[in-house]
Amino acid sequence: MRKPTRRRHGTVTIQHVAQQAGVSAMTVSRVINRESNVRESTRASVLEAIERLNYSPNTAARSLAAGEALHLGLLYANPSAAYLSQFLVGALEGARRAGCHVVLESCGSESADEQAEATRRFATSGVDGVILPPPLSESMPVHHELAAAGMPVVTVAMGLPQPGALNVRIDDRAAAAAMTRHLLELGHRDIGFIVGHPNNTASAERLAGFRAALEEAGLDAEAAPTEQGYFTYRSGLVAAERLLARDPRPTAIFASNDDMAAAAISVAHRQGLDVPRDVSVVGYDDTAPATTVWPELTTVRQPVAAMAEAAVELLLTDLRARRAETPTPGTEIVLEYDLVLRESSAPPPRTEKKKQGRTPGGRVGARG
Amino acid sequence: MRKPTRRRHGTVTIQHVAQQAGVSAMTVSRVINRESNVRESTRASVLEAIERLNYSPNTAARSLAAGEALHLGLLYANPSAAYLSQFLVGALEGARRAGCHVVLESCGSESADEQAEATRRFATSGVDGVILPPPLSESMPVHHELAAAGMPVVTVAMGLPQPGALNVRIDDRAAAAAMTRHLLELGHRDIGFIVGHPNNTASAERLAGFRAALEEAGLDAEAAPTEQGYFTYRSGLVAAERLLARDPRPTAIFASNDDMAAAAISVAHRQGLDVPRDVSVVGYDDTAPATTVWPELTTVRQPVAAMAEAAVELLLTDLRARRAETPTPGTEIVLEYDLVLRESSAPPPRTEKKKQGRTPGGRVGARG
DNA sequence: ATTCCCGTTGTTACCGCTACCAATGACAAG
DNA sequence: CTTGTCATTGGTAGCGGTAACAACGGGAAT
Repeated sequence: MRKPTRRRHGTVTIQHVAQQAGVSAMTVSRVINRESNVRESTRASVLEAIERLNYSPNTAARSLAAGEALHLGLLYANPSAAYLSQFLVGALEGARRAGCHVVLESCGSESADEQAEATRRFATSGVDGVILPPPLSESMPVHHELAAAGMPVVTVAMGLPQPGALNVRIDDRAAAAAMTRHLLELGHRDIGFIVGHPNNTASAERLAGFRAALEEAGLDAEAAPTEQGYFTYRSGLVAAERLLARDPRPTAIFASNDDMAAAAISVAHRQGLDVPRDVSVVGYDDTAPATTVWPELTTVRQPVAAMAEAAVELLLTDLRARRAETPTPGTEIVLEYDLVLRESSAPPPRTEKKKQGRTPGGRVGARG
Repeated sequence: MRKPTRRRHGTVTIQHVAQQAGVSAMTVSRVINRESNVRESTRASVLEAIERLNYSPNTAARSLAAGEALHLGLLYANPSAAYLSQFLVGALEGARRAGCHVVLESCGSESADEQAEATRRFATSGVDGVILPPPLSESMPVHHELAAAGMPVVTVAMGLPQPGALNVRIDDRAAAAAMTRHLLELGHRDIGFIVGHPNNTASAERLAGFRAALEEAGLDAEAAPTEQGYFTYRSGLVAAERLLARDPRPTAIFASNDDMAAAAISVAHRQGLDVPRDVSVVGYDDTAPATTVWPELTTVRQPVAAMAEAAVELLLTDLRARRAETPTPGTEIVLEYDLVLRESSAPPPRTEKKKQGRTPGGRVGARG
């Protein structure tokens, strides 16, 4: 007579895999966790058994047995809900795959004290590591507080990460340069630039990419009209008004994010200018505003969800390495970006310069 | 010599609580899970021990032992990122507390076939129940598909849920009526209304509340100017243009969500009208657009995060009841709303009617 | 040949909690 | 007094993994 068991039928366990592969459960566990001391032939047969049985480990059992990291903190203070929700989609997918939990904490204000306070509260709430999306990735109070708590951290979208840190980003400089080249190819020679928040190193990278592309084309990058923005819609209004009041008026505006680009379109419309006939406007990020405004924005697509997923994996790898006391050096992951060509960019109004054909819309791959 | 143990120091387990309370671990487990067959005095002493030791159950162990539901599906097709991210914040918090996972799936298009396809894919991906935020809560293809798969479902923000279903909502009719009363108290008598998406039962509820408040004030609700909208910014532009072209021009516009209200403000500005001096504009939801536009919107705040959290709890309760074969009747949770008075509403421009003072900004509690 | 070492694999004992069933005692019915 | 029922409580055996250590076999060193 068989012993009674509570095992739910239909679930494949590590035991089944072990039997199928003709090894012990322990060996299967080693393969799953990518431990090095497994013979290559053994690993192969285990992987084949896993494949054949369509096995996936039970995350509850795994974390119970290993006493593993379960809670990843996500500290956010992002004014852009569109960015946050995309980010969450990726973070959740990564967490689900790894069988861990995401804990959200809002770090509302911009005041250093409140940021430190929120961070401390977070650090003591039992999370095992923290992911910092922009703009908090650049906040010194937050970093200090987390460092004091000895908390592992992964930053996302930091323009110039310090060496030895964990960071996920795209090549902002190259992306901004590529977008600038797009405008140059359309025939624009007088391009206004709205800079992002000055605390943000990615802002500087984007500006640098913009200038590099201008110089590459033989233009005077220093003379190009630039206005300071702060990534908000409101700041974009002010900056765009200043740019469009210049004489000569720029024929294109490159805003450092979509919110400010949307604001620039609004200002242009208010001044009776048609976009893109009279002035082209391009953005950065490819978040919701890019497609809710009219005309839809030509913009740089950041793979936000993929970046969040990569951040989760990176953090888990680091946590595992720490637990095994195998400290790894800082790692940086650089993902690829896309140039998304939509309706808001076109050749400049006809001047003495030669006219160029309109680039058709669509997505164009680019190196990242 | 003590047996070796892998127990991590510092963690309080159910054993400690049992010892502290002078009962067995099993009894503690019963108390935690709110089982009925525990003597009141025993329950009290266990609760006290839990309190004293600051015990919280290990979710991994719990779900491993119970073979419990682990993955809650969240199927979304929400055009508003602001709504989605708020919703996710609440859903995650609820899931974290319960020790389960949230799996996201986007149901991109509006085509019935694609919705059915996405739902089927979702239903077979191993989730144990599904949460449907608007607008999918009203999608018949999605409901059919989930019902066919025998999948437990909780809908959120359905205006008129069918009896026997699980639903979380606010009282849309009462909220819309309260907002309308606010405008009436400011002195408005000619209020234009932008209706939400016609597929959405909450839209009808809001319109009904609007009309009820008008009649309550002795006005002709049928004669009030209304325009159809679809919850999108674009549709708000069209509807607001029509409303503001009427003669006489309404002195206030009540849009069924914030996006359309923001569009109404934009249209007013383009026509040289000041908001709120020349025309008041109020919205619904209190999502991001409400505070990014200028002037900031007077609006109805839905407790989106709390609703998501409630949905998670409701779904888990239902799953537990199903597993125990104690089917519960459908439950509906109705949460409270707030009226948020900001800058976009003021008394109408002076007419033959008596002038009224400006209501100060701030949040005003309201019954839900 | 013996010893030692090391890479690879298996065995055992748990992780913290709950399903299942047995045990206990109180009380009503026979 | 015995028996049955019910409410309450405890003991045991897992859930599906992994840490720790033991076992094994083969080559290098002695």
